[in-house]
Parts: sequence; structure tokens; C-alpha cells
Amino acid sequence: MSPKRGVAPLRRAEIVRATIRCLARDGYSGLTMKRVAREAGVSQGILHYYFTDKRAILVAALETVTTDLDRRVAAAQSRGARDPRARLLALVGACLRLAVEERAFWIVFVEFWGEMMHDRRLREINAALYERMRWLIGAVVAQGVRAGTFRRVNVLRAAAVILGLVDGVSLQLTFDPTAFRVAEATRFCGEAVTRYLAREAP
Amino acid sequence: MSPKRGVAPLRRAEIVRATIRCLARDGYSGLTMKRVAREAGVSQGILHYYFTDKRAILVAALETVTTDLDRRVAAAQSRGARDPRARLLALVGACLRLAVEERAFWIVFVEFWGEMMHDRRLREINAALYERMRWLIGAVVAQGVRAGTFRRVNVLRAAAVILGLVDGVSLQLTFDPTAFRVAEATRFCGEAVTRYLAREAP
DNA sequence: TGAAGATAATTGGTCGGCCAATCAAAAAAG
DNA sequence: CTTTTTTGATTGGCCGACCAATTATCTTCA
Repeated sequence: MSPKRGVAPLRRAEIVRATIRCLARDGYSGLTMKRVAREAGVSQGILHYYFTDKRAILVAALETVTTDLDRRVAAAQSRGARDPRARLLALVGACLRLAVEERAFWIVFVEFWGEMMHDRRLREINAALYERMRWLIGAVVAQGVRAGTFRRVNVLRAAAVILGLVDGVSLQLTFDPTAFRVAEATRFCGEAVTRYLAREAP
Repeated sequence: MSPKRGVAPLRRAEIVRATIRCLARDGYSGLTMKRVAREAGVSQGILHYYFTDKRAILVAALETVTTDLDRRVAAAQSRGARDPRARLLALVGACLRLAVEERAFWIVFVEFWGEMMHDRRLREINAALYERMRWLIGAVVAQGVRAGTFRRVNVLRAAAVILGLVDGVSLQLTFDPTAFRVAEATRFCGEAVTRYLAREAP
């Protein structure tokens, strides 16, 4: 009356993890069901048992990576001191470190971006992530403004600026890791953010 | 002794242009020789007459897009007033406008990025572009520093910051064009850059 | 001037190969 | 003994590459 139970969610997760590993290794154009199956150590047929088609696996993979990044950034944002400036700089540093030390993370995102442009579902997932990132950064900025540490700014716009800066510099590091060192990048990004939010008139 | 002449470079260019249009419309994963040939209005066979294989077409396409972007940014950088601040803001504005008004440009780049991660040649072309962009921005920054308009900064790092900011915000606009308006983005990016380079101590 | 010849340019069909998806049947677990 | 889970072979389709044959254009020389 009751057969094998509870394996399904574990298998799904393993398939998704294998997909992410494949994306980082072979890229989007090199991603095939065969390779994912081999990476996950299962047969090809099983992939279609747990997912309706290839696209469904990709959606699940993007959701997983997105959730993971959210968790990490949120952790970096809330960690440590109560000082808004320190919290903000910690967040910026964590993002840049991620770009260098866990390159696979950024690679997977970049692999997805191209497809997003032509897939509504993927685009929505990513848009939600970026909105959330701006919200996380904005929360720290708002705290600093309230505390008088930062000048009065439009919080959402400031978050867009800071997120853009971190993203753009991370991109440069991803394209050419020799462009500058991560410590250096952290320092001058932190300086830019500090000056951007400084209370003293320019 | 000498037959039909001079058509070759024109055909090559047309094939490359068709490839770029296809990339913007269908994305990298939807790019096939058949579609490129149809878009260019030629037979499939001809593609292999002018290019050894699909990858060669992609390399040529990236080189073309890269050169075009370089030309545009260089124009925006050198245009107008001699005032460094005005030149820099004009450059920032031009880049952001490009991201919104000529979306195809950015889409093609994003499509390429994923492949770059796994193709040395493409990566080199892009790395050269980014180095050049930093140089272009750096030239204006250096001018401003010399003129006393900007504070003394490490020019290359400042260029990385400004390029990163513009890239990152452009990316946000590409992902979600409703996130903010281009005029708004230009204003707050310009403000961030101005504050970053302002002479007055923070 | 105009035909003949030479060769670049172009075509469209063909080929082997790989892909995503399907499915009947077997295996595993309760 | 029932139901879920897993397998691996199969299928139809599309892709990049290749090629023999054809067409278009320019030169040369009568």
C-alpha cells in the first residue's frame, strides 16, 4: 500500500546541483541532458521523470542559485557591528570576494543572463533578485541616514548606485582576474561608496 | 585571368551584421547557420565559404560590436566642452542612453559573455575592450586632475569605478527597463561620479 | 567590339552526429 | 503484492559541415 517514499525531493535537489556544476564547467551552450545525468550519477530518463523538460530544470537551477546568493548577501549585510558604514562596507567586500573566490557563482549567473533576455520566466526570477538586492542595500543605507552617518539620499537610488558599482566591478574581475586584486577592489569600491554617502557637502 | 572581385569583404560584413541581428533577436542558443543565412538573404553554403566555421563568425561578430562600441564611447568622450566634468558626465550619459535606446547592443554583449567564459579568443577580445574603456574614461579623469577640477586619484582605479558603476546600472536597466528612467539614472550616476571625484574632503 | 575562357562566387542538397524527449519494462521499497 | 522509482534503448528532428555543380563577372584577344 505504501511504496518508496521521500526520495523525490533529494533527487530533484541533486539534479539541480549537477546542473549548476555543468553550467559552470561547460557553459549554457554545452549543457545537455546527457551531461547533467552523468554529473548527477543517474540515468538520462530520470531527468524527465522529475522535470517536465530541460527548461524546467533551468528554472529550478536559477531559483536555487538566486536563493543561495540572497542568503549569503543577507548574512553579510546583517553580520557584525551595528555601525551602518561598517555594515555597508562588509556587504560590498563580501560581494567582491564572492566574485573572485567563488567564481562559479558569477559564471552561472552570466550564463543565465543571455537566456533571460529571451525567456520571461528566467527574467522574472532575476528581476526579483535584483529588487531584493536593492532592498537589502537600501535597508543599510536607510539605517545610516536615520543615524545621521550618511547624508539624506533617495534610498532606492543609492542602493541602485551601490549595487551597480559592485556588480560592474565584479564583472571586470570576472572577465579579467588580473585587472586588479580583490583587496584593492574592495578598498576603492568602499572609498567610492563612503564618498558617495558622506554627509559633508561635496 | 581575373574574375569577379571585391564582393568578398561586403558579403563578409553582411553576414556578420546578420549574425548580430540574429543574436539580438534569438539569443545565443537560438543562433543557427540556417537562421543567419536566411537573415543575410544568402544560402547556407556561402557561410562556410567566407568563414571556416560557426565560431569564426562569432569572433568576427564580437570584433565588430566591440569596435562599434569603442567608436561610440570615444565620440562621446571627446565631444563638446573642454571642461572635464562636463565631458565625463556626457560620457556617462551616453553609455546609459545606449543601454536603453539601443537595447540590441547590450543584449548582444550579454549573449556573448556566457560564451566568453569558455572561449579564450572571445575572452581576449572583450578584455581588450574593457581595458580600452578604462583608458578612455581614465583620460578624462586625468585631465580633470591636472586641471584641478578633480581630486588627486589613481586614474586607473577611478576609471574602473566609473566604468563599473555605468555597467552595473546599465545591467539593471537591461534586466528591468521599468526599474528607473534613463534620465533619472543619468542624474544619480552623474551625482555619484561627481561626488566620487570632488576635491573637497569628505 | 564581342566572343571565349578563367575563376571567384554561390547554390542547395547530403551526411554523420548529437540532442531532447518518450516509453516499455525492470527494480526497489514498503 | 502494490506503487514509486529507475533504467537504457529508441525516435524524430535539427545542427554544422561538406561538396559537386552552377552562375556571375571580369579579362583577354581576335
